[in-house]
Amino acid sequence: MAPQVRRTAFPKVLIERDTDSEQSSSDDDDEEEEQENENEEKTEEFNDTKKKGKSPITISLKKVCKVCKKMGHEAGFKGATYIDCPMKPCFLCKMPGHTTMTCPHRVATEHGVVPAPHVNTQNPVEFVFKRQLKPRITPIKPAYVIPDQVDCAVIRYHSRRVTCLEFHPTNNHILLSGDKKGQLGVWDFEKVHEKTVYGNIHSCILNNMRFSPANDGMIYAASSDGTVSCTDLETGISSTLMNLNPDGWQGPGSWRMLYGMDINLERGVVLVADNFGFLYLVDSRSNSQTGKAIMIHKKGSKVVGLHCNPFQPDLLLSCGNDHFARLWDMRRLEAGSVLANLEHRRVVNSAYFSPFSGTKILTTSQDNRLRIWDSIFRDLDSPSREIVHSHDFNRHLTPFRAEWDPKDPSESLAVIGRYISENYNGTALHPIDFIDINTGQLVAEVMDPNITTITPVNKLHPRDDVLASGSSRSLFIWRPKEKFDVSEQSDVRKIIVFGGDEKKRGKRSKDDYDDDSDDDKFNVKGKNVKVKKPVKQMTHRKAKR
DNA sequence: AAGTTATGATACC
DNA sequence: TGGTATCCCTAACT
Repeated sequence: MAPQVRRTAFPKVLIERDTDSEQSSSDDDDEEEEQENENEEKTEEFNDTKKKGKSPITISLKKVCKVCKKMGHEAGFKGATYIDCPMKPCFLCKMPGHTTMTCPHRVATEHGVVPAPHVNTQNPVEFVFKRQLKPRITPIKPAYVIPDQVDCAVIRYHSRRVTCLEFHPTNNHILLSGDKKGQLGVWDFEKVHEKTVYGNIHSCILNNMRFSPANDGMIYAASSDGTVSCTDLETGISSTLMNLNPDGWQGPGSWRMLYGMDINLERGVVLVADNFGFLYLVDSRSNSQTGKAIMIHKKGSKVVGLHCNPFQPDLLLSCGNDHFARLWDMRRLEAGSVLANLEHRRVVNSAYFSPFSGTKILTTSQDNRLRIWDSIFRDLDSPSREIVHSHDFNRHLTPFRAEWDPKDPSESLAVIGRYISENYNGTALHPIDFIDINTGQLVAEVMDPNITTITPVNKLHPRDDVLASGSSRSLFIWRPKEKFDVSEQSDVRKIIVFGGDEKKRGKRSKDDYDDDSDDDKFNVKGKNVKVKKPVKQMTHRKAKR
């Protein structure tokens, strides 16, 4: 009864299989799960190729891999399990020679850990900022706790996929959401039905939002329409701080889009960055640009993220499509004045300082790796660790971003959605992963049988045990069913993850998750959410027995 | 129930 | 360097 995994034939075998003679019987490499259900409903396509003398025109119904176009194997879903094309590099770690199924990172308990580099006292960051930041560092590492079960509320009011989320800084039950169309949603998830959608603030993708540190009723937003808006949440009245396309559409070469955004309260300035590599500073009082745009990333490349250090706002972190995250000193901000360049192998979707000390950096890159720099005062040439995790780029999905848990003083917990699916009890699901960034361990994975879409947008509540997620056009709020229960497991590392009740888990039927009694676009579920026990490895873990 | 579509990074010339 | 063909686990629609 426990979740069953249908491990179908291993790709390697399928290659050989050409003449239908022996079905994939010679399969042993399927570590564990010998329950090779042959009941694969393959409607065998036999090779009619050899019919009579007619030779040349072979409309063979043989298996052709849709990925590499070669014959003898097929990539794609077999039931709820995805079979990789064996001709391609691993979809998880990107290395050739194996597939996701046998990827070492799917099995290892720790992941591609790069040794922490030795301390380098030449680091300019240290020189400039250490004295200000050091007293903030917390040496204590309290346990964080993740509940066994969570309740999930669902709402769908966006007409395009969700792109960003933000919790209200003082009202614990308000979640803001932005979408690809530029709409801004305000959801009171306590009174689940209450929501407001502002549709006229932006005309295309809302890339980033940030509350005004000076006024928690005001929200700033940066959009691909090239404007920065400031909206009063009560009235919906919005003003435009800057518009980079005052003359409208003059072609793609000149249309400027705003991506990264953050606010420096001390300087009273809103920072935004565009798709051509430039950073702009906007005075939040006069609503006017101060100074000139500064090129902070490769010319012509998107700057998708900006983050001011939580304790030294003059320390700025940027990241973008030029495969770099970069550290800047705002007091000396000009092209070429960069403090450090953090190199990645692909586009960097996000880069964040750690929430408490501000001395760690966590980045998400499209090379399927999370990177952690343990201290900005160290040698920043290479990360302290790389964690292989599936969060690939897909043009139809909002880019994944690993987010710190803002409540974890040990600065070791991060949340990020997972791209590749896992076969959970017969359905392919894409969990939301909680990762210990010190060890690479997958601490928890949240999923719900009702949610079959990928969930790239996730944010943890700054004060409560609440996770907000955006998946396609839907929003989710996950909250503990009960206050956490530490009775059984006390190991700090072994956070009890969802579905702590192992026995019950397998027994749950569809009815346990009450049906989305649609009141049109909206539904609430007060139901259990599938959860997994603490696991050891990163990306995939087979559902147990 | 197959096919369509929106749409972004990248490899390659 | 720029233009373009290509592309592996999408999701919501017809």
